[in-house]
Amino acid sequence: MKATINDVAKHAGVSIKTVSRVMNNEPSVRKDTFDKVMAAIADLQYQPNSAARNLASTRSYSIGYIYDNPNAYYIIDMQKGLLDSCKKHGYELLIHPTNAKSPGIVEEVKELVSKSRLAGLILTPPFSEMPHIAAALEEMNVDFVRIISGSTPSPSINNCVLIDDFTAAFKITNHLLELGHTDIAFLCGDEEHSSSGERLAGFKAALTKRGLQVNPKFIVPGHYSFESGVEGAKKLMALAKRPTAIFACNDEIAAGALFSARLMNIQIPEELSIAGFENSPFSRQTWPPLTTAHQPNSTIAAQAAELLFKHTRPNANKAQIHAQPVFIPELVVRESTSSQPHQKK
Amino acid sequence: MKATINDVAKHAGVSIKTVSRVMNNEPSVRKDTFDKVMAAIADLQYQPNSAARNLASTRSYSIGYIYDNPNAYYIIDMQKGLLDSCKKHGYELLIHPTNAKSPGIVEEVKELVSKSRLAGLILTPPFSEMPHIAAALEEMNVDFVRIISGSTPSPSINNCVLIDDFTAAFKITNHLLELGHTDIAFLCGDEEHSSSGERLAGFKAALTKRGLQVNPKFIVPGHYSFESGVEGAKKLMALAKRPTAIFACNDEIAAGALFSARLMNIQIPEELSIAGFENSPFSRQTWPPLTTAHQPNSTIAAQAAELLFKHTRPNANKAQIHAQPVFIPELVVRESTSSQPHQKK
DNA sequence: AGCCAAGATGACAGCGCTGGTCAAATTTAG
DNA sequence: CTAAATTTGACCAGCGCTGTCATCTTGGCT
Repeated sequence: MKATINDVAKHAGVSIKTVSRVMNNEPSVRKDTFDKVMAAIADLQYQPNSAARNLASTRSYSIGYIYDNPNAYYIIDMQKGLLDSCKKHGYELLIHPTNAKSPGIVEEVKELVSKSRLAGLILTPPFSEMPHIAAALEEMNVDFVRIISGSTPSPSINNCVLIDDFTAAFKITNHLLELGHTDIAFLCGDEEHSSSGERLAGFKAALTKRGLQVNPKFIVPGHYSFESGVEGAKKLMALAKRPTAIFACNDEIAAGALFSARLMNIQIPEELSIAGFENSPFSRQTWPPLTTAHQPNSTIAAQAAELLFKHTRPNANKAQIHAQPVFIPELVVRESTSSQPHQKK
Repeated sequence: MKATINDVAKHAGVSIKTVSRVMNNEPSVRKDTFDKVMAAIADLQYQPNSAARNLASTRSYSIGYIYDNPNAYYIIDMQKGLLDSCKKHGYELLIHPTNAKSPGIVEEVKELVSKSRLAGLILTPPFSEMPHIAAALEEMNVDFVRIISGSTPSPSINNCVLIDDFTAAFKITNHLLELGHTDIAFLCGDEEHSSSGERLAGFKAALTKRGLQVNPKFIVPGHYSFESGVEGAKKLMALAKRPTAIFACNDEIAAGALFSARLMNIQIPEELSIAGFENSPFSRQTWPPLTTAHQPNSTIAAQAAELLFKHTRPNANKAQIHAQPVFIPELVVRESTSSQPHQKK
């Protein structure tokens, strides 16, 4: 019922070892042999037994995904993308939710890698931004790919997938500017997350490019949470000079701001435009739905996994891997933003 | 560095075979030998190499979790609980998100089980309520545990974890009744989910017990979605005789109802009480926060896994497993409910 | 044609564990 | 104290695959 490597070898008229070579795309297999084997694999629908591979080989066929992110939607999307890519390459995915702030976190990661004999790791914020984690992994000689905020690929680094928060934030801000807004406020996320800083930078850059001053009162520090949005909007609306639009660092904050505004009886978007970031399901469940920036999380995850597999592949020449994909979240316009306040000031 | 079964055997002063016997809890190992081995295992922090076990043994040491639930928070919690339990027993967890409505779903599940050589499966709604899935698994002789809505354990079934939606709904309704409400409406979830039916039944039972009539106009069919809550509340508030309280089948619906009410300028909870169900993070991000019923999803998941392991354990006598835990979600009172409308009608 | 190096392929051992068989050691019962 | 039952160990094969190394081809060159 289940085809083994032996069956494939017989079917293709080659030795087991040759099939193995093909499976691991080792060099020195002639083209026609390769094709023969591939055909046999397809014929028999052969899938290598990962247990046997793990056992026999020093390397492993599972990768790990470590996360600690309160945003469940994000995690689920990531998992989906990783799983797709894993399935394609015959890898297994081990998920490992944990607490990034735990003091023994580095040890925990090390132990996970060694106990589960992982081939590599996928890191998302905040893990992807923790230098001691990266250092520990490098020391252990374990491959990993980090998904981080950034726009400019560095030639010396080949294990990152970049999300261009700067440009996306620039676009959102531009959208608001084009609607005629000039007094735009920004609700920050957690300082520790570089995404917040990048988005703020993009926001400022867009204003500056239009020749507008950045009003420091319009930049409100905060966290990636609903409550933070509620508070932030309250502060902004208490100002003598109110902004006419708010750009929140993510959808949760935006949802908080939205709710806060409604409590203060401020019509959205007639009196105040609000934009978020992430395009989480959240952004469709507010009313009005949020203008936001869409991050294709599954796709990003899949790419990250592909990149990891390039590294872990036995004959990978790591120096040759230059890919460092950059994703730019797309502007999604919904009803929470509209042109300049309709009413007179 | 990594302890093998051999090291444990030496350390305990017994043979490899005996350690193996202990690991697989085979019978005919004397108590003190057992303890000695267990001590050695603890000393060396021995973790069996699952690859080797999988390979050598006909059985397997991974379980699968199949899901298709738009509720990311729920999935994340479930995963957490399952992982905890798996770690404890040296199992691996394979997650498999998929589409329950896909026509080839039974085949897909079968293939997953055979390709990944799963020891068992955990099923949550909607999979746990699909008879053809259960039938297929039984036919394949694969163990599985279902998490379903129900309050009365059946002696003939030993692979279910029950969630007593009926009683929890009864409690929530009672809470509203005790606040003095008599005109209480119910916003249903999807008909296909038995949880919705159970909760409705609990709601009706509570009313009936108080000698109150169930007003059919106050029972609004719908779906487990924010939008459904918005619509449902709108309908209810358009009635000549409005309810003074709404019990929504889950937090998302409740959030929708809440928002709808606010749009209609109805003060919550002064003019209208709203209760949800689930205690998802969602229920804390609305304003006011929702009264709801808390489901300890992680705990439920962990228990389900424990139950599964009892079945898959090599020498398990399945007939002897009677456990069929019942969880009753706990009432959580927050600000969205209060006593009878403060103002005159 | 003849020779050689590089390239392609195969034979074989062994990864860490389980399952089986059987015999030896130990305990328990009578 | 002996027979029977129970517990333990020694030993072997083998799960499906990979790593090593030896062997066989191939093609380039004189």
